[in-house]
Amino acid sequence: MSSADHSKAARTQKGEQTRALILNTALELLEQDGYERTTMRAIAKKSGVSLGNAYHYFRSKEQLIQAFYQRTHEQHLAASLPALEQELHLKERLLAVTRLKISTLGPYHEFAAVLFKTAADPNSPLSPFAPDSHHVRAEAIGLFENLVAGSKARMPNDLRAELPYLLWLYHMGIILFWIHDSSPKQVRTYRLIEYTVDLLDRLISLASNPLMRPVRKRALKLVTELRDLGN
Amino acid sequence: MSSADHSKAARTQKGEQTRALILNTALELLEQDGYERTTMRAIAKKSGVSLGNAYHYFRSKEQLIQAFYQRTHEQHLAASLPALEQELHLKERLLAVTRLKISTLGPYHEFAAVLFKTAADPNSPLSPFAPDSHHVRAEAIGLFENLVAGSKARMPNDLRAELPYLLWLYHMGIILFWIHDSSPKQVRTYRLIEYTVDLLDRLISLASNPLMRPVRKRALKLVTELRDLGN
DNA sequence: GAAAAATTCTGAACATGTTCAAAAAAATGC
DNA sequence: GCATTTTTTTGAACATGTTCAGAATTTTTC
Repeated sequence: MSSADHSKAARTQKGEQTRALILNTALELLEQDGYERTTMRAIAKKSGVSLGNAYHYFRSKEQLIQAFYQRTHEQHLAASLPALEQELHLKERLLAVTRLKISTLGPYHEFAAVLFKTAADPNSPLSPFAPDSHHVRAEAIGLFENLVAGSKARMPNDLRAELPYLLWLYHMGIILFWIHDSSPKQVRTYRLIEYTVDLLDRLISLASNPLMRPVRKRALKLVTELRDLGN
Repeated sequence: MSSADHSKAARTQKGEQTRALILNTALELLEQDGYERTTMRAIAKKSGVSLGNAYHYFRSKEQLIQAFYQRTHEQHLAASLPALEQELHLKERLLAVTRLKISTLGPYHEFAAVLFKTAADPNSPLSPFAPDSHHVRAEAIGLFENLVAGSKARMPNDLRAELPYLLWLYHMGIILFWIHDSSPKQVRTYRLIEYTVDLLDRLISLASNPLMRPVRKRALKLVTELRDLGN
């Protein structure tokens, strides 16, 4: 569990109750009105607590965003499980999981931009490299570990070891695209997913070729460098 | 030139003067104190104008950031020219230009985070895909066109056409790494640059191989898709 | 060069994220 | 069961980004 309380925990039963109340109200308003138009005062008022009390449980407005992120992750995880138990081909597994990610985020298209905005800030606990968010991130990567492990794809061990992280990065890229995608129903994103999943599948085959070993080794070393940025 | 005034232009000579004064003061303070600690009131005060007047010339505090971005780009461009006239090998050219980008940004390490933060927001004119910033971006990509055109590297035409944009994307990635890099003097970033430039050079050779044509075509189509996101 | 129009400039006002000292309530120790 | 300590809760205060109505100034028009 470590420390890293992303928000001041409640130390009492009553406190826990209040905390949950504030969080739920916040997510509701956030979903309904978007980030900018949801004010801390409105959250407090609708929750029936004082402004200061909201700040007692959440260090800042951004904390609420992190809570949102966590929640959608859980939804995505739940939605992915069936597919991960059925599909066996890596390609199909990746296709399903990635699509599900986007459809899970679907209702929050406008609001998700803020999430990414804060994630790009190294000081934000939401940053993909921040130690603070290690827990959430590890969980997210775990999904892709599951995805890889349960497939019958054959590939060199070095690649297999890094693939989950790589796929997580890939899925972050897709989200980034999706945020900028203003096509109706975000069809472009779905097209992109089909396209890139296919490409990735080919690249994995290609990279598994013994002839590619040197390039692959180099590229993988790069990936580990990337992953260790937080230290 | 188009429209896209990133800030309300001055319509008078006096106005132009005031505008420049505010901008220079802002950049000075920004560089000295960072984004958060530089307040609009401080900028106005040090410029000797009223708060409202600052807002007459700059729609928001973020506009100042955009101005900063523009300025560092120009510095980087100037710093790159000598290298681009000397070096002939693509690899060396890329190495020089990328290193220079990081050293140009050097003094603003802390503050650059904000730049990236806003850039990740699709509504920000700083977004790599926003139509608003088309001008600045085109200019930045132009540098890489120059870089590719002046090299004696041989490669297929389809790749050559997209390479400048690809390299621009690459350099954005390096900046992102650099922002998160807290090693002393950002040595890790410089190490990464050496490493990735070498890797890129190999990849370009690899991708130029006729056998690679199908994968290359697929990958390049993806790149153009990416590039057209703003429409 | 005076009247009219446009621009520049000001300072007060507003909204909102955040902090803080202290009151109210709850938990703990004895 | 009272005293003490801890936690929760409050509301006022603060800082800062932003807006706006109007005053001061400059430019344009004739």
